[in-house]
Amino acid sequence: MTDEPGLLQDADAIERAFGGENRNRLLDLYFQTPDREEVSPATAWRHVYRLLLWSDPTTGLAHCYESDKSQPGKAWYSRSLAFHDWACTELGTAPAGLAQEIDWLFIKACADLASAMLRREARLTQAAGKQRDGYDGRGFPEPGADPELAAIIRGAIAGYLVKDPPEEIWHEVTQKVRQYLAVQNKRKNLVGEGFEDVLAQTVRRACKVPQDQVFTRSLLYEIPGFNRAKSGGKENKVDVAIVRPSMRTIVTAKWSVRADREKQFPTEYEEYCNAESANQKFQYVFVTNEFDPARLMRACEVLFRNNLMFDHVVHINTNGIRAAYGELPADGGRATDSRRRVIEHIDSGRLISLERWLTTLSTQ
DNA sequence: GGGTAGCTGCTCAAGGCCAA
DNA sequence: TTGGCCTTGAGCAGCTACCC
Repeated sequence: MTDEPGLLQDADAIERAFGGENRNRLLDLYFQTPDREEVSPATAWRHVYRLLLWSDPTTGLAHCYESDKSQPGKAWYSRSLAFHDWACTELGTAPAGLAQEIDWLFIKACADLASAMLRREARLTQAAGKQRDGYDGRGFPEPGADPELAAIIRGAIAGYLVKDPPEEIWHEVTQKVRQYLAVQNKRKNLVGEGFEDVLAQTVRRACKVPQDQVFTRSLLYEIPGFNRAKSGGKENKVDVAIVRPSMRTIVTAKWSVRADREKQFPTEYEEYCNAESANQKFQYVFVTNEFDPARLMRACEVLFRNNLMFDHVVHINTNGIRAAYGELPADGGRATDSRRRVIEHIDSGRLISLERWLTTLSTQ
């Protein structure tokens, strides 16, 4: 710890390694790194993938679809292979080296988490020692001990061990395995709010939009030209909003979607329409990295009062979708049909890439 | 009485998982 | 393949207990 105010704030942020403050601290660090590729509409998608895309630990491939459906032998394994191949080519890395090229934000946040945990553990271990006073010598389980996991590991490597490691080593190994498994769940925060933060920074930097014109997770009435919602219910927050004299853009950003979550889009849009107070057009844009054809298709085609609800449906890179889907057979049934329709939406300009959307934003 | 730490409950987001 | 529920972990607000 230090007495310098700025560094004190950093230390506070790191205590919540996956929190918003630390995420934005890390993003500034990423973009300010010397020799970092310039952020432009054309390069923005590469920064998004370097920051957020990750390697699925069960397949070793870049994650583009749900893990259970991407296992070897299942339909999405071949698409994951194709997407991995495309991503390696575009990012200029070997297939075995992609995992080290991407996932920057998660890796850095984990490092911050580890340092924060070390500080906490020192404090908690001392407190736990006092709490266990009076139970010594009665065979109470040691905190964190996992004999079952240790037995599995011991069984797998027993033939290679010269002698059995002491209990404290097994304790350390099982703790590390459990931490590794637990930390994967924390990614959910990065592809949730972290995606919004990355998008906001990308818009600011690639389109040269001043910081005070890009909002993240703001209440609707805090955005110029919108009143409080009249529904009387809970106030919704807007993922990202870009407010410029020429156009206001409300962005709903979802790294991936599920059918049940799609239902909130029309409700939120209606709220935005009702709250609009400047009597001027605003754009409603959906930005995603979803690869599921049915979900992408619905986003492109969903109507609100007989008009397309989203002004733009944006994918981080539509060429990645093309690569994953590959060549489509002429008569492949319903599933192939939805993939074909997504490709048609890309061809017609209904589903556009992040590059194209940012280029449009730059000229507005 | 004021300040602070800790607890509880809530909301949100996304992947896992399973049934149709 | 699709739809939808479950799980997990994060932040935040409000409340309470405790300490000075």
